[in-house]
Amino acid sequence: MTRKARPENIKEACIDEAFSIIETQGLESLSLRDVARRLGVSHQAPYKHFATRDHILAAVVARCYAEFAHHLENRTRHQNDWEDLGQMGLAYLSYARENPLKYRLMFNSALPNPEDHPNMMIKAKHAFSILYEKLSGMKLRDAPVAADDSSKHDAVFIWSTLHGLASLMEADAINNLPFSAKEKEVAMARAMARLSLALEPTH
Amino acid sequence: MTRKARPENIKEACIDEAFSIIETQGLESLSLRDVARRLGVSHQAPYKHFATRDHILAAVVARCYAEFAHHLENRTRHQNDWEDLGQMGLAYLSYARENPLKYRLMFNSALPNPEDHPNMMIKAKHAFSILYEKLSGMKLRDAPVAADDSSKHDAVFIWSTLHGLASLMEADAINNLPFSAKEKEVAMARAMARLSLALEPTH
DNA sequence: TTTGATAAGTTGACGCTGTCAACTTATCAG
DNA sequence: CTGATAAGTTGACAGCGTCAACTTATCAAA
Repeated sequence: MTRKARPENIKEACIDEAFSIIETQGLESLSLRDVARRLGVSHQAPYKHFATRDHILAAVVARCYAEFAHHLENRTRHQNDWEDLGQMGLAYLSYARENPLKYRLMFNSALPNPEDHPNMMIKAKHAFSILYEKLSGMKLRDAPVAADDSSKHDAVFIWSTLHGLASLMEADAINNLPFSAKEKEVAMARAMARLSLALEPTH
Repeated sequence: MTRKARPENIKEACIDEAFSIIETQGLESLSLRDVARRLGVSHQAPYKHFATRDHILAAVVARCYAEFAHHLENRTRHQNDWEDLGQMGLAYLSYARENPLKYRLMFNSALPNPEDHPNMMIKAKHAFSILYEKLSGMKLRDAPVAADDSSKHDAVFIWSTLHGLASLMEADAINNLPFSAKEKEVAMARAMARLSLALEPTH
């Protein structure tokens, strides 16, 4: 029993505790009653600060997005745009690898209805904008399908590929295909190389 | 109350019913007691055929993989390998679009431990092998990172990108970014075009 | 034909969950 | 001093997965 002294700010403490449960045990193991128990308060105390379970969840997800965005922005910076973009890709993948449960929470879970949780949505938009901003200053290889704001659309492509890679590598699916850890590494590196082929202009 | 006449084969009927609940309402709404209720049997009857909730789930997931594989194999066939591969990509995306909840179940859920459910795993492998087999008969553009069995690794790249696209398009995340339905279509087409750029040899 | 094991289905209970309702207590503006 | 409001409490409810104990049907061996 890790029952601590009752915290002064229960609202923040709830988010902290829920965050840490999800981080270590995953979304499935999160219950509000457990959160309350760990804080040493009654099972209804959290409900004075959050209307429903989803509202705590939304707060946790928002924090994850913020942490994720921060991780992207803390990448090793490079002068060369292409190298910098590559670093961003690696930062994306390393976040997913190091925080599989939180990554899964953000991108592979049935989230609470975003319309009801605008703050969560704002944080999500911010994370996406990091990629978008980077891209809008760069000249990519022409793509057959034209688009007015091509950066926005190319951001979707990059995001897709990274998200696909990241979640495939953590998914139960691939862990049961005959891929060794070593092969997974090679597959990732090769996929990143192909991603470059799709993006960098041929000179 | 859609209480039907009590079925002769309760085991199959359970899978049917669970499948249809997931298909229409999603994994979150699935409960074994509800399944039993719909079949008009006691809440414990299903447990005579499935040790635990996860065992029913595994059976449903296995069926999804089979259905998904069937969908891929029923694509419009082309003589030209590249067109055929493209059709396979489109088939992948259309399955995800038309069956968002089942797609999510297969690829974006915390599945029951695959080691305990070998049949589910076999069906998953089969779906992957369709892409792999197709690819192993083709000569792709060289990629900087070498691999002994390049088809296997390139299959991962393609699968990643498709999976990323498919799940991003259904994800709450993107639906709250400023993308109209039209723009999502363009983004998908453009992503598929870039995918080709990454794969087809330059001649 | 009778017996008896085994499978299939039933009821009832347990502790867990999220949530509603009613009650108490602390805070602080008028 | 008063009274509204916020924060925290206890108690209840139904739904869930699952365990245990009981009944009933099936069918091979004696």
